[in-house]
Amino acid sequence: MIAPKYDHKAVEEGRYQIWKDQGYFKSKDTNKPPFTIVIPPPNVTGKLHLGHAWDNTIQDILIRMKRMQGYDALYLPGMDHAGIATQAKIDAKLREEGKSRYDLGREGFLKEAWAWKEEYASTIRAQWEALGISVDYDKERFTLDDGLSQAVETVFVKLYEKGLIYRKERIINWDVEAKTALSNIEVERKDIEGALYYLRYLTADESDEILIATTRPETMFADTALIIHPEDEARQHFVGQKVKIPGTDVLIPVLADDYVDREFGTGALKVTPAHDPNDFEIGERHGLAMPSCMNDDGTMNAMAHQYEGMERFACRKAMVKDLEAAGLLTKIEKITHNVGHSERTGVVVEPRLSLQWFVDMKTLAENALKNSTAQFVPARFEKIFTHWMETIQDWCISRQLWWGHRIPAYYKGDDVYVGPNPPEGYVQDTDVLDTWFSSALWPFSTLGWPENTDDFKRYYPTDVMVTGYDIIFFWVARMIFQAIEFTGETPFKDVLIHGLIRDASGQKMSKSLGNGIDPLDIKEKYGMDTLRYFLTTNSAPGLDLRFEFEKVESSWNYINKLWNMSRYAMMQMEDLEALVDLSAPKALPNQMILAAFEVMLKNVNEAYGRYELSEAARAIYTFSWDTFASWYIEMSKPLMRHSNDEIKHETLTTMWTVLTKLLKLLHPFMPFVTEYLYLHLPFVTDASIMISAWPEAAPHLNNESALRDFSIIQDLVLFVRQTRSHYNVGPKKPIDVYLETSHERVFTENFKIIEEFIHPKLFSFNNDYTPNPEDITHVGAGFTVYIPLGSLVDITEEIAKQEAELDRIEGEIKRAEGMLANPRFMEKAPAHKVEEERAKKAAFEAQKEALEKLLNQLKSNV
RNA sequence: GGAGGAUUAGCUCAGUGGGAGAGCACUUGCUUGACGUGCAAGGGGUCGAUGGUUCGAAUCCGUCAUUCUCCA
Repeated sequence: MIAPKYDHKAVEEGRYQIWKDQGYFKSKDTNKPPFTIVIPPPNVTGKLHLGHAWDNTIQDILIRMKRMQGYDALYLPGMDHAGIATQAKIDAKLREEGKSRYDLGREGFLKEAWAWKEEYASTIRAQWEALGISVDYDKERFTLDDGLSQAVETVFVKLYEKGLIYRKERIINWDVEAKTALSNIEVERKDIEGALYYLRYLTADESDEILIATTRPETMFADTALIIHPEDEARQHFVGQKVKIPGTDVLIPVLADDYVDREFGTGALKVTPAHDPNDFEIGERHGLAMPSCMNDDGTMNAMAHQYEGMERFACRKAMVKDLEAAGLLTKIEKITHNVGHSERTGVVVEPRLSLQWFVDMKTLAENALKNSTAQFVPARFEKIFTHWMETIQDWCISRQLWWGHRIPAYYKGDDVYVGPNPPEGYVQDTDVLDTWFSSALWPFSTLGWPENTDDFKRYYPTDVMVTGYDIIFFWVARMIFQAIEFTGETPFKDVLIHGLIRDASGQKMSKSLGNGIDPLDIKEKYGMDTLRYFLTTNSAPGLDLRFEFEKVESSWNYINKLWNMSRYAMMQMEDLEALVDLSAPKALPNQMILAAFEVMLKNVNEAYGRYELSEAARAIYTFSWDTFASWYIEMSKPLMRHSNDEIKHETLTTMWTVLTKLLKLLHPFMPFVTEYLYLHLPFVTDASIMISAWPEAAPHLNNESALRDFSIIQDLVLFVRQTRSHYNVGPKKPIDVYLETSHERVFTENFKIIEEFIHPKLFSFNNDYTPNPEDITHVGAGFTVYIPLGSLVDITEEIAKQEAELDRIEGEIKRAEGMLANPRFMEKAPAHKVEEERAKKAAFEAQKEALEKLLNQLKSNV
């Protein structure tokens, strides 16, 4: 017999290894239809957090369900090299050792990086094991694997050949700490306190001036012009003149350009083409020079004269002070403005003119919008995808890093060669590609593309991509356009979007706040089944999830409840020799629970089909705790005690059948405990629940009359319990119960069961009982029950109670009548709704009649 | 400036056209031989406001309020 209390450690210990050794995680059976999910590859930067646990558990639930439903399920694992993040971590580690990557050289650094990768990969694999996810390790991939690198190179070369990848000098987002370019979406815009500095640009003879407002005064050393609006009549005379960059003798021309916003600042603008994207365009229009006054690490260069070598913000502070002293700075106006920060290092991004590689997004985005068949779940997230695609700009893909896919471009003088076999004397580009460039190929590169492998043919396109809404642009959108371009297909049928995990107070979990929770700590304390169940049953699709220990505990309590109902069943079945046929169960409780299971199964399958995991779980929860444990098991006790062997065997077989099916439905949520319980039940022949068959619908077990009879018994039992509680009559103190009913059979056949629930001294029905006005009375559907409690009863209180009940019933009748009298309802509502209303009306009218009779008696005796 | 989400019981949240739900918390009773991490009974909500559509709205549409997020 299993232990009296659920012990997650004993249950989970070693189980994963057994599954793995048995090969249950492997996709292999080509006789079955394939079902594929590729894991969103975690970065080899660090450990998995609760967000990963959530994401992966959803995937594993879908995979385990499909596997049980007879699919050849492939859950493909893998990891991402995460160029900038990983390189930053290794840089930090080297710094601690008093070294830098330049000491090691590129080769030496990459050796370090691979060692780092191996270490973190094994940590992540151990975490996958802890999570219990059923990934096929034979198919594990890493973005820097040979095959995936081959895919990256192929894509780069083909896009280049089509003219969709180009190399140009443009203003890009520069991370001065990582010293690399970033793409637009790796820049986080934040409102911060800044200032508008008003600078005086004096004419050459210092007789006149133009006032300019700027937020980045330090860039003025790279100014190449001022512009005023062509319709700015007051200042039109400046056009053609030259002005001095404040504090220097450098002269720059004044030009007219309608880019200037006459309402903003001073209505005139300084143009710094190498430091601002708009200025760059103005510079191009007017053929201006494009010098830069900064180094790649954010310090000032020689153009900044006496400020050379100063860090950019230190320079700003110093020059503002100097200019103020010189009378060239007239005003400092505090403002809040939107400033880009590096998503990775957090530093303020410096717009900088730089020679980089770009993907021309126009046609790729158009094709993606036109041809994508991905169904977003919830559907509203599709708008985020389409809007981004519609407003997309070219993608800067080169990164000044060492850890990543080196760009397959080779140079010799001004000649460029792009491809796998550079001619003699060409030198390869030193940059690597944006990590997302390789992640974008993940659903097909992992399956062997560009080779037309068996796996690619069989498992691609994948079935569902499960990921958070925060990476729809970064990843989902890019996978879609690359897949459509290179495989001609949308890479997944559905995109299931979930939210973010927040802490108990609703804040996002993050390292900087220190409010993160390690999934392994929860596993240690509550078990992974508890964590999985908590994560996947506490939010609606697409919404965030708040982490609260109360919810985790309630998940644990549920598992303990399952444990104990299984334990009870096992105890009952100890002497059972064989299961019996259940095609036509005889006892009402057995008919009822089997029928109720069918109803629940249908709801669960539908909810799973819509990816509504919480809804599926809720249906199972209510069925298992309320219907199965609280009612069925309790009814089975007297049933077992008072029945012959045939009914006993039928009952135990029913209990076994419902319980094993229940465990199967719960297996995807809580794989370990369901496996443990399943394998401890008698008559189980499967080697594991994870390879057992998903419960099939059994229409012959549907039984509406059994469900109705059960609800009559329930109604009586609930009334007796309420009466005992209300009048403080102990639960087992014998009381007399008199019943008038048109359903005598229900009470006769289930007498022993009912007796056990209501503990009567006398239980008499349809025996010409003359009700006493002091009886506690309840008019149910198809019966009236009287409980004489003598002096305990206050007749005035009873009258009030019954009148309230009569009011309610009359309200119900009015409602039903209203609906039935409405021609449009009768016309438009589905036939079964109309029938339902008719039946309700009839039942309520019978109740009304009985209640009125009762009230007359009560009142005549006051 | 644009887009979207949220607003339901004390707290955290489900519920999308046909009788207001769960978990936790709260009150009362219970050594029922699976479970006190449990059993039984109970209190608690004008479903943010307002207008509309509909026979019927927490649910669909408009406006507003509060709040969060993304984009510019």
